[in-house]
Amino acid sequence: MKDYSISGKTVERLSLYRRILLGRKKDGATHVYSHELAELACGSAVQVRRDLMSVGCEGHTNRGYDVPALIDGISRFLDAAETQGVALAGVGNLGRAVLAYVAWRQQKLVVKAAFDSDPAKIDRVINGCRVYSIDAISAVLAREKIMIGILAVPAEQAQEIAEKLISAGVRGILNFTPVRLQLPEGVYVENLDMTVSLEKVAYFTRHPGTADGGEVLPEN
Amino acid sequence: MKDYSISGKTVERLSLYRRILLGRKKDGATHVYSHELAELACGSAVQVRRDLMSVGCEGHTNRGYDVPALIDGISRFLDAAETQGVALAGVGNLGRAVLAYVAWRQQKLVVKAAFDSDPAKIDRVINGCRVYSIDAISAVLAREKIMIGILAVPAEQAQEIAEKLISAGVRGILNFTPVRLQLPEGVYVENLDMTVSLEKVAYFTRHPGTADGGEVLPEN
DNA sequence: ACATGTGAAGTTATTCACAGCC
DNA sequence: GGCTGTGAATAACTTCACATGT
Repeated sequence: MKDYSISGKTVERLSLYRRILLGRKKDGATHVYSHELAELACGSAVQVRRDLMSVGCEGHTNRGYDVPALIDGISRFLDAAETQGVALAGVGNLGRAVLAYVAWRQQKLVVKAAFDSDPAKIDRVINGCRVYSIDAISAVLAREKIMIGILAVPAEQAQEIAEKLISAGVRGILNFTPVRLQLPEGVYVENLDMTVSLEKVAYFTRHPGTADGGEVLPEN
Repeated sequence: MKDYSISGKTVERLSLYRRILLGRKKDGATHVYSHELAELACGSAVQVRRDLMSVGCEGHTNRGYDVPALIDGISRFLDAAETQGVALAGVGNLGRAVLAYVAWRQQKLVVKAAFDSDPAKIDRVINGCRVYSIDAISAVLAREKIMIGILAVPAEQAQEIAEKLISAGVRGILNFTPVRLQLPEGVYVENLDMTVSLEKVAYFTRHPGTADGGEVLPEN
């Protein structure tokens, strides 16, 4: 399999395409055109074709792409062979929101353990996920072979808990906190910073026309 | 003031710089070098200098940048003259997490009203923010002159509620739902899609080295 | 006629390299 | 020597234009 240098943006779009395609499939669609998928994903048709090409998916001239085959092709590229376990650190409102997202229930990613420092939460089961004490992190992550962490703790604890995740074996973190983590090289970090995003929205709402986003659909 | 075409990425970084600078200021720092700020922001020093230049901030040779002046310069660029009101749609776990986060920083952005369809939540006050019925959206947004919305409702309602926000006067949306909204041109939408981001983390955790992120600090 | 696939061109973003300054 | 500011070079990403297939 050739996964030679796929950009982060392409990975994001592929994930989005797949989710859209799963919806289309449920609606009974058997084929999609690149321009249809583009519209649903708020992108351009050429972009869709390039992304799909980059993972080896082919369409039929004049008939578009076969939906189940596409889902399969994207999944073969995005997913690991076996399901990957994920650990959640922080079971506050945000953490519970993460657990409530059933979207990835049937996916290859499963949140297998949650951690919190509040004794009242420990040993509870929320959305099918058990909450452990932070102290148990190394043991649980080793047992479940977890390499992916979601960081949803208060900002003050972010760096400390991130380090605990790393030393427990985590190699990739989805960081919901506004802190920019200082971690050893080789650890992948994706920041979902709502304060930055909100300020961006505020800025481009006040300065329309200068935005990069904002719903534009070039054609071809 | 020349705010001629600042890219979205620069706006994001400026927001981040400011937050970091506020922290440094609280720690008593009076000056920062571009390379210090770069390290804290996980970026490069040249990038920092270019970003700051683009909003007209100047540093002093050999002494770096004056912290309060920098904060001021960035704020003059990012912030509106008066505080901007924000409306939150959806007071589930995610919505409450948003209220908790944003209350934490008393910026020029204030969540002035929240909306939910659950009667049990209506008229409650959470983190200083009152919850209204969805039916009151037009009246409340007009009264508070709100143009920015945060969408944190279940996926099934996302499109519908987004349209209600728009027709109530909102021109920019921070979208936490996994739905790609189909909205009229001129409305700015920023997607914070945790499912996509988690799959991205999973992918690049499994394929290290091909990532764009992952803590690298080139120098100069 | 209309859709895919793709080299080439265009556009945007980042980094290099160095001038100027203290 | 070490820092800022910036033209020039590079890299990354997107779109154009069109060849090809049915």
